[in-house]
Amino acid sequence: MSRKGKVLVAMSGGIDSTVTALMLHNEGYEVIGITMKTWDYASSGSSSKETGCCNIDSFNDARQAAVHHGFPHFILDIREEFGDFVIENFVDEYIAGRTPNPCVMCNTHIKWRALLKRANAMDCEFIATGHYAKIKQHTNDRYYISKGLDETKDQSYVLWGLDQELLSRTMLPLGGYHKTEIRQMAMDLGYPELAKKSESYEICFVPDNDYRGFLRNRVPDLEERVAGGWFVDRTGKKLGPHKGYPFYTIGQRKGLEIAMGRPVYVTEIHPDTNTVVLGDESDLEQNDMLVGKLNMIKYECITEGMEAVTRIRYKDKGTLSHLYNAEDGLRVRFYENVKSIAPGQSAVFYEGDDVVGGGIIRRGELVLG
RNA sequence: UGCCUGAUAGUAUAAGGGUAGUACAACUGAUUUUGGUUCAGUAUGUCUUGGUUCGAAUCCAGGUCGGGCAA
Repeated sequence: MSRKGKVLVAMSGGIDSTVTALMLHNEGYEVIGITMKTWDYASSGSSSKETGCCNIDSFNDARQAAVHHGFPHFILDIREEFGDFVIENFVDEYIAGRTPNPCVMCNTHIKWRALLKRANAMDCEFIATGHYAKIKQHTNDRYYISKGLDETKDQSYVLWGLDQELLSRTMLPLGGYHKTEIRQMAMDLGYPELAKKSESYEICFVPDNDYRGFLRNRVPDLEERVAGGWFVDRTGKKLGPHKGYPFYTIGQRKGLEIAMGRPVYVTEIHPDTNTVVLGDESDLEQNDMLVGKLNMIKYECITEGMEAVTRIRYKDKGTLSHLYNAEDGLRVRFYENVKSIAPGQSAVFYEGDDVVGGGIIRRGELVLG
């Protein structure tokens, strides 16, 4: 029936994944749409917003598009795996005093795995998503992620964790387009309402954007456990009471509810003593960090001292750095200081537009000289 | 107890007779598939009572509360 092959397309119901599915369908692929239910939204507070990569609220839109264009569409319930892994990891990380990125964890450990399993079960050669990134194949035969053409929408950062098996089976058709073109395609395809939807944001399982409240609900005794902690300065002097170390993140300025007469930022989080260190903006600057839980993409391993542009957060423009092998991971030395290195966030290394690999930041430090 | 001194937004500080400003905090919005950052915008105050004055945060008197010195 299909000349080009069978593709399982992850459809959230948003503009990007819908256009992805229709684009592949029109190109002659045999498309099967699939919407993943990751979280029970009814139990997590009301939200009519478009909330991220995985909002079941929009699933009707996905189904409608599939029906209109004559390809099948399924729902895949991954709430159990998602909850067991992504949400538990999210909570554990905050309790450990780190700052997790659940979207990355979901992509690398849950979403793609679930997709591939279904793809295999349904004889699909490929899986596809609406991410703004490209997948290429190197002359060394390895598959790798590269930045999307639309630099302002590039999502390569959140895909660093995909392994070779997943990459070899994945298609990202939007990687060669600008968002404005996708909007136009949505209009042309007869989905003007999709083109008007606002961009997704927020953690998908925290629709009201209150991760602190989410933590409180998930860990009922958390507030008592972390009550009575202090904001301190670099020398250990008490500055004022805080609400508990898990409710803060490195680099945070707003929400501290402490007036110092000048802006102050969270520079360190100490779960053992339940203290949160506050300092000036300059105290956030570091030029060295350790990264663990690596996944190398473009090359099997790094060459000692290789140069790469390292991003330490989503939408970070990246900073030139050298990479060195280190125990259980690698060390990144930046050419210039970067601000707010937050343990738990992803570090992604780029060579030009290509993702060399990535990992989870273990800790940052300032190395003088 | 006597003398001196202070009281301005949530916090810290300006305005020394002409209708209250700044910083930080807070709130709202923009940006964003994480947290955060950044940017834009908004609101809030003269301890209390009386007096002088066209006009009082500002001058005068009493009160309340805080600080210092004396004892």
